Amino acid sequence: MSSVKAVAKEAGVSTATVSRYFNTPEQLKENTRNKVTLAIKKTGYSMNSLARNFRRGKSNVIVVVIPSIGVPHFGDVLKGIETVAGEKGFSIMIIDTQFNTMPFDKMANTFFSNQADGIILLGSVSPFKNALSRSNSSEKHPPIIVSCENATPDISNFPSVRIDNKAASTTATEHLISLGHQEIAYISGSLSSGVSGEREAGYRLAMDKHDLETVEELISDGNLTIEDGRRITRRLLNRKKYPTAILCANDEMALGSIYEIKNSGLRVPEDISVIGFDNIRYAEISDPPLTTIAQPGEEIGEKTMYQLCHIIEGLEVDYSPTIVPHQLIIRSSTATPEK
Amino acid sequence: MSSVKAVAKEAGVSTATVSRYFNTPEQLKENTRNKVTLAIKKTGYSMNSLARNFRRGKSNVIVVVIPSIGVPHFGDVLKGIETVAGEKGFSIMIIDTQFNTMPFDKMANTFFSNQADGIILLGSVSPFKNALSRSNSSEKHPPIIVSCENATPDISNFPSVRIDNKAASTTATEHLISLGHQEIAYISGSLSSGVSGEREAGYRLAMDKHDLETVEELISDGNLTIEDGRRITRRLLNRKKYPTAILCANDEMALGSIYEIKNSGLRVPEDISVIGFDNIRYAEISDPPLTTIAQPGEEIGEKTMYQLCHIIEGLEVDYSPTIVPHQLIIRSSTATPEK
DNA sequence: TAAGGAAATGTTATCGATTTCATAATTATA
DNA sequence: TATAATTATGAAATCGATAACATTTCCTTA
Repeated sequence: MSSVKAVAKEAGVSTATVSRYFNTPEQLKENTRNKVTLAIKKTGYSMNSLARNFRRGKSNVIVVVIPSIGVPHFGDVLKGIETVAGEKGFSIMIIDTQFNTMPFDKMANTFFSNQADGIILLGSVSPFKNALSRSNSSEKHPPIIVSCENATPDISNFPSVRIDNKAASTTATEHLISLGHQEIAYISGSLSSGVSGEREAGYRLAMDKHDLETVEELISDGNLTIEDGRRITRRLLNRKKYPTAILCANDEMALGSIYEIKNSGLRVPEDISVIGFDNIRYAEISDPPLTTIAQPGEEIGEKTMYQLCHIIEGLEVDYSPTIVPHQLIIRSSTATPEK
Repeated sequence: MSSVKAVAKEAGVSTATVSRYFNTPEQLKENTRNKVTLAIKKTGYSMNSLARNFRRGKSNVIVVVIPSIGVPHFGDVLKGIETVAGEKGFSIMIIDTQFNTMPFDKMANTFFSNQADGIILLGSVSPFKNALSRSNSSEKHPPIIVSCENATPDISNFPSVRIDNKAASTTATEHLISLGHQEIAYISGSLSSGVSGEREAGYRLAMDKHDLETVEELISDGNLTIEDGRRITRRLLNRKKYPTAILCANDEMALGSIYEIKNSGLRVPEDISVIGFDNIRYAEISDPPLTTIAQPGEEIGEKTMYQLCHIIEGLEVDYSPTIVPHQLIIRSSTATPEK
């Protein structure tokens, strides 16, 4: 309730002085500072940040758009973002698109109304394409950075932090090939179009490179959930001849896959090898422990946020994507197939 | 850049009319509405919500304080909160205390500066006790609601939504007892003091009720992570006589526990039964599938948000805790111990 | 069709902190 | 000590949308 005005009156100074007390205390005489301190205590003043933000034209809020908070990998990235945001004095506002089922206009509004000083897009960018198409007129949106997602033509002008998805997928596939697998299925994550495309390309590249036939029926579109990993795996197992290895676009689908394989009486990895993506914390303790491609989630989050801060501060920025290293983690869900 | 003023000028109306266009369009004549629509398009206007929020004295933001976004159960609750928040036009700002390692004053600031129209506290309340102690003076904070946490004396004046943790824990323990277990270990989640205490009480109650001795060394403090479940389980297995069942305060610790038990050459459930809490989505596909107490996470989130909205709207509210039903889900990680 | 009432629109003060510009107080310099 | 150069403080404008209040326009009905 009490405002700078009340404090100023109580302290016998002007509102400008009270404002300086908070923003540039060093330019106040000690005596004045003390008076204000006392008045603040007396009046029980606490700043109205709505007013401050309005006047300053800055919200100190970073909006993070995420397909689902539930996905562990995004949780890691978020943690990295939060760490840096905290350092820099930003708060994080999360928009969970629930795998892109959220109405676009709601989101669009967030972009164009000064609500955020910056926007981080994780995973899928498709929601953005729509939202940003509004920006034809002179509407301005805050700086945007896209992470965990490969650039598509529409968004290639945003900076981005990610692994080399194509190379990572090739690595994973070649790991399987080197073990002797020839029929390798791929379950994609259709949501993140860019990533999914790259990973599929990496898979195909590896197959081609080793003169293996790519069977189109072995390539399926998943939605990154355990449930979908299970569903698609059941379908794969129903084929007269099932693949000897399954490459999944993320660990959750891989875990679902393993469950169904074991459930059908087959063994992992003896009958079918499974490999995932992300190295979530459940991968290590799964049975068998899951071979996967690790992404440095927290590092991605930190780098993303640092870069965004750079842009916000108006500093020179490199718009070419920042590629962080991935790593193949070999555990026990992959092996040479038993004939 | 362009403001209502610019739009008003372009449309040949007053700023008040432009404001009405957005807030009570039905009271404008169609003709006027059209003029404004056109002017908005022409000027590329988009509303400055910082100004609107300031003027209205409302931020339309709900702050959710959460021990860690990574915990799946909280993810479920969050989803419920988001659903309702979306309906009601609120945005969600998340403060991840990283298991209460976040500095208090930073948080406190959020509470007293009009940044949030309401606050939801999930799990541990300890951060709040400190933050709110500042409220001695006339500082006002927005409505607060506490969920997934049992009331402790300090916060008993906040409404809350949760399961009956004590009863749930008793149910879980009695399930084990009914299977013939006598040496039952309990791994608590010390973070959420209230919950943890209640669950421990429920465990002790069941033991007492069935004339079983409660061995203090079988009760340990965990921190709700997989890692801690593993660490404590390894310790339990090193005893000359290990327990035949382990009750964990959440599923993640339970999954870690199962991993270590199998890793040590023992079998689940033949040698040791394991039971968790929360029914996270990994519980169903674990090997063996995890017996657990299910909490209706999304429902908790929804009810929490609805109640908070009630309070914000100034409606009459029942301050006694809202108890939602829990459910024992029996899978295959529990069985009669083999002698 | 004039009067009364409702509906539509305009004028202007306002929210609270910051900031510019002006002025007073202090210190340094000659 | 007078004057210039700093430094500290105050007065008042400002950010952009909203809301209270005033006024005008449009209907309705006697």
